[in-house]
Amino acid sequence: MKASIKIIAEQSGVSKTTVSFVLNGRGDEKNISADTQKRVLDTALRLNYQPNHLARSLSTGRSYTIGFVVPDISNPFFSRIARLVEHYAEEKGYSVMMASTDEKPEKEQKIINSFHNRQIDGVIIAPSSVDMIKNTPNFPFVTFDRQMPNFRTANITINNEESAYQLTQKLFERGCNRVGVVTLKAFLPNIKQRIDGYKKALQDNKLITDMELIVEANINDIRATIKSGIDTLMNLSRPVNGIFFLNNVLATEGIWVFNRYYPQLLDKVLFASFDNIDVFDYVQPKVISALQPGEEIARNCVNMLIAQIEGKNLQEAICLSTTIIER
Amino acid sequence: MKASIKIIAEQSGVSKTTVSFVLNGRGDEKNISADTQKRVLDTALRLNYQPNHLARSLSTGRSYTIGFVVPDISNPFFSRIARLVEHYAEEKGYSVMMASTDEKPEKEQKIINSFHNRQIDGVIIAPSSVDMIKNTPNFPFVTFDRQMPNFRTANITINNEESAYQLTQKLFERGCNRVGVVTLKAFLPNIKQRIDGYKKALQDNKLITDMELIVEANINDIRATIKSGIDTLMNLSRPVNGIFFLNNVLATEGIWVFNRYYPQLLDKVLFASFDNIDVFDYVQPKVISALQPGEEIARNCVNMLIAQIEGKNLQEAICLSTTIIER
DNA sequence: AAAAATTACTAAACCGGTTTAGGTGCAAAT
DNA sequence: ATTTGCACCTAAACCGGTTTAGTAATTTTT
Repeated sequence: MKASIKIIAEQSGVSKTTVSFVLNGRGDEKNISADTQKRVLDTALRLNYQPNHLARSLSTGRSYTIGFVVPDISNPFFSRIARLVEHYAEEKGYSVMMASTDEKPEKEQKIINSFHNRQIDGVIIAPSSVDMIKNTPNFPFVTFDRQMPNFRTANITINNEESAYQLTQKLFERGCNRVGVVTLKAFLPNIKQRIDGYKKALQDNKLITDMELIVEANINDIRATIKSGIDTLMNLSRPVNGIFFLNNVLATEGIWVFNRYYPQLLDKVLFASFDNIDVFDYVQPKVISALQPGEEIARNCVNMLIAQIEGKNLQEAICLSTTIIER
Repeated sequence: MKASIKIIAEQSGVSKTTVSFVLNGRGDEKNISADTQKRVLDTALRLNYQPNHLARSLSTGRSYTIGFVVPDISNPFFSRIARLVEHYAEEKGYSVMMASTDEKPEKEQKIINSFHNRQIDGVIIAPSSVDMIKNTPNFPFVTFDRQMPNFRTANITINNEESAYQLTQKLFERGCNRVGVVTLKAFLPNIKQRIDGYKKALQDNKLITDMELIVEANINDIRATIKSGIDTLMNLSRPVNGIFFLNNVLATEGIWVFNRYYPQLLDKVLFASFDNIDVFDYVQPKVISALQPGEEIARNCVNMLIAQIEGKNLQEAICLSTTIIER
């Protein structure tokens, strides 16, 4: 017989109410005698009572589950954050449901709907759009990695422009005199900010921004588009000797392309990339990277989300700094 | 006013029962007139009705949520499977809760308890122990990546021994004459199988298994233990010129150690490793890897778990093959 | 001694669905 | 003129908890 509060009540000769109070540790507060409390607890133990979380959630309106939604959970940057979010959430008694959007707003919307219907308490998301937030009012959201323009949510980001500036600047300091950038064909504000930082670094080095130095990759056909982008950069009348990649996926593919198609130039160019990942430690070309503070990002996401869930005053936006790692 | 079945019933002048039938598409089957059905559906649409998944789950006993539990979701092998599991689960209408065990049985048990209490329908797990399975009878489990000895569950594994044999064999074919192995200090059957495959390859090359060729790393202090393991292998009276790593984490750390401490030997040794990951494409030393069939693993895990959940006859165990990738 | 407060406990409503076991009324069959 | 069958619909129990608004008995206060 699967133990329920009702069964425990019957077996210890008290009401469901009493059992509920006792099992929730509110026995003293509710003036349940020590005797009765012991009896109830013993029965619960004896029957190996396991509370039904669903039933509790239904009646309290809180599921103690949060969503973690990113473009791709297998992207090392996101899976690292996922792990940390899981950790901080667990500390606060929350479980985590995860899903990948593939950077597709429709899929994102479906996921949010599904999570919302499942009565999840709130969502941490690296958003591809803001539609699902608009379509789901009164639902706690914390966005991270991207900040949507013209739309305010609780948000954790990094100083994209400044970090991009520093990364580009480092390339120049390390001897590059012509620096290209590989960006993504996508309308995301952090991309624009990173490009702005790049441009600013060029300016400060008395270089005009040359549009042929900016090449776009397409997320849906990444290997081929990066190959052709890099070919473009290397076949300029004055080829680049430094390349700035807007994120780890682009950089990883860039490394692949260079090892395969430009092996003779591996030590002639320098890379810079957002997101520090382990492999940058031992690949060629050398990569200067901007390490995002994963722990802080995850911790803040979880804290801000739970604050929102609990209706506390919420901090609107936090901007964190990266650490530039040279190699 | 948040729409519920009750509200819809009132507003369209029928009973909750009727609404429930209609919204579940069982209107015809239950002989609800076309007229009434339309009225109910219109009301639901007008009120933007969103079903409460919790309530449904509570009454049906099915949450349409599955758990995905691995040692570390940020390990690229597991995050790749996670992504695929999510995909196949979604196809079948299931959401996925994820958690990392850190290879700790107590944590594993806590996670399983939490998932079980949350009325999750079943769990896909790369187990660190079998205790939580024994402690949670009548709960659908599918294990993958590891097969626990003396304990039968629905299970997906790969041909560990054969793959390890092939990897080691390749090292010999590619010119290595002394091959060491880096293993993990952990009691997991797949580790033993992989070591067995390695030993078998040595035998077939008329070599006796030399215990000094087998070094152990400790998962909790991986960088230091791998360093000292590799030092051991390189300082033997006859140092190795091939190293077989039991998984991608070990190999990745091994690559790091070599780039840092043995840069002069990068092209003098050859690596072999389980789990093909992208970086193996462009690092030194060269890595021969065993690519696990992620799609098949994930698809089978999901299918077998759902079959179990639905009480269908379940296939007990599936063993898949890896693909050896040379570089 | 009556009123007020405290202790110890509970009935019943509620959360939002599903499902069982019927109940009408009307047409067809006996 | 009953009985049977069917089309159409619903009351009420149920899932397993939480919570409000109480009650009865005892103790304290006035």
